[in-house]
Amino acid sequence: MTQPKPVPPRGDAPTARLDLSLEALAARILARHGDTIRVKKAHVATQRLARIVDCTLALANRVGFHSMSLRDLSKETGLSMGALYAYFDSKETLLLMVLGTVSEVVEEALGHPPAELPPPERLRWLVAGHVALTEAMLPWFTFAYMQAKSFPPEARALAVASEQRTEGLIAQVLADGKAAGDFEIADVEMTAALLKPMLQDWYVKRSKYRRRKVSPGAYSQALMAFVGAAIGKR
Amino acid sequence: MTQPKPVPPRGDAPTARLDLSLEALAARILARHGDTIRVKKAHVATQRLARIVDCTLALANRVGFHSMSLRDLSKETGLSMGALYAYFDSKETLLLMVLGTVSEVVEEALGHPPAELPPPERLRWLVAGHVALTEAMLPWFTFAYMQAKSFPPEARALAVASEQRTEGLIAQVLADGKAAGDFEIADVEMTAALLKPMLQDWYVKRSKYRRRKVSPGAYSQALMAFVGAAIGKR
DNA sequence: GTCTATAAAGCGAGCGCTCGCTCGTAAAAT
DNA sequence: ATTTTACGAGCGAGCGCTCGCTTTATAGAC
Repeated sequence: MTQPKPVPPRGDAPTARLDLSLEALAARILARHGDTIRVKKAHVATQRLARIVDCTLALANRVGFHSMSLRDLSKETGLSMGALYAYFDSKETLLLMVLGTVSEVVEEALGHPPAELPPPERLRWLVAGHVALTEAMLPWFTFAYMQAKSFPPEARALAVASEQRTEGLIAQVLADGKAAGDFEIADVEMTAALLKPMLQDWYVKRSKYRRRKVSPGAYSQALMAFVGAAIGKR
Repeated sequence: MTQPKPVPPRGDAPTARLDLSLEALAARILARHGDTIRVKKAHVATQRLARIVDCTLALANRVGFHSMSLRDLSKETGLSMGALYAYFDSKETLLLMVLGTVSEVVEEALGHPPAELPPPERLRWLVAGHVALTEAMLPWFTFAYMQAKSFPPEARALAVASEQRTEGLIAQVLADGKAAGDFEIADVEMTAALLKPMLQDWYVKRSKYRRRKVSPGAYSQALMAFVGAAIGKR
């Protein structure tokens, strides 16, 4: 019943295979942190977790996670202080619930690019997938990016690892394309390093692109055109 | 005496004309916030401000500005709580001292690209200048970038404005180059938007590039090569 | 259906602590 | 002698977190 209802696969898009609804993501959290969550009935826990995380993202993205007090969160969720602490044993655990979900989903969505595609197509798959994923889980990614900088070692490590993973995936495709003669790249690592911040810009400066009325599709298309020209895609 | 000692201009580099030493930057702060600083003797004020800002950047870049307590700062600077409050009237003012200095220096260093240079050279001037400036004032820029996200309206506005300014400068050069037939650019605004995060990556992810032993010069060169290929510089 | 025993979930005042900030006083400089 | 600077204990407020208690949901007996 708390199982994420399967979404019919649409094409090959990395996000189409996954259920990224708030409830499904809350169910993931319950699965990963079930041992520290004191609430026993799964459907209750999932429902409350969804609300807790939703409010956490909203509040933290407005004033910062550190500045968000648990009393604020209590007011926003409608749950008492005591009730909140039935779902996590410390504020840091709440932080890890969000960060863990993000890196888990990143791995599932982008971790295995379709090997049958030629490198140029695979690069497009990766770029479009990254934009689509961060668009679908926008508050999660802005949270992870903004908060992970100055926070406890464990949380920080999680964020850094996830980021390196994506850059590694990009580098792999670039290397394959270079070997196959599809790309002209002097330094694969450096090129991947330059690509990453442009991908991140989509969610880090989301408000800017909203103001300029740039759609997700338009962004990934512009980005691909820019990168394609830079690495001499034929 | 507190006047920044002039540095002999080296070539045309935007940073060469400016004194970016800690003392000179502290003198700027004194000039801008002289009315709220209760210490009267300029040389004392400048000296202490330099120490205060230096420690603030070190502490805040480690644990975040919000998490840095003024007791921490007191211990680190060797000044008492009371003494600290002779140099700023609130923690937010301390924040604005740093952010204000950054945007002031950005404007002076990059605000007037040499019009006599042809657009491709002017773009190189901007890119190299941005990298050199952020390298020279690394802790200031990481501070501004990381802290300005989730902070009081005034501070936030300052950071956003400064960022838009730089992007605008880039867009201007790109537009000039497109008009002159130097560049092939479909959407100037979008291209400038894509360039900015790559420039910022240099200081936002500085530790990554340090680990990979990438020098400032190597970065701006790689970036220019990438961008040059992308916008069809001839 | 109604009653009732037990478990599950929620409540919120209060604990110990740290925060930004103040102010009466001491030390240093002139 | 007077001004300038530095000191640091102390203030009220707000923090993360706890715990004794109440309310709500559930299940078996009749």
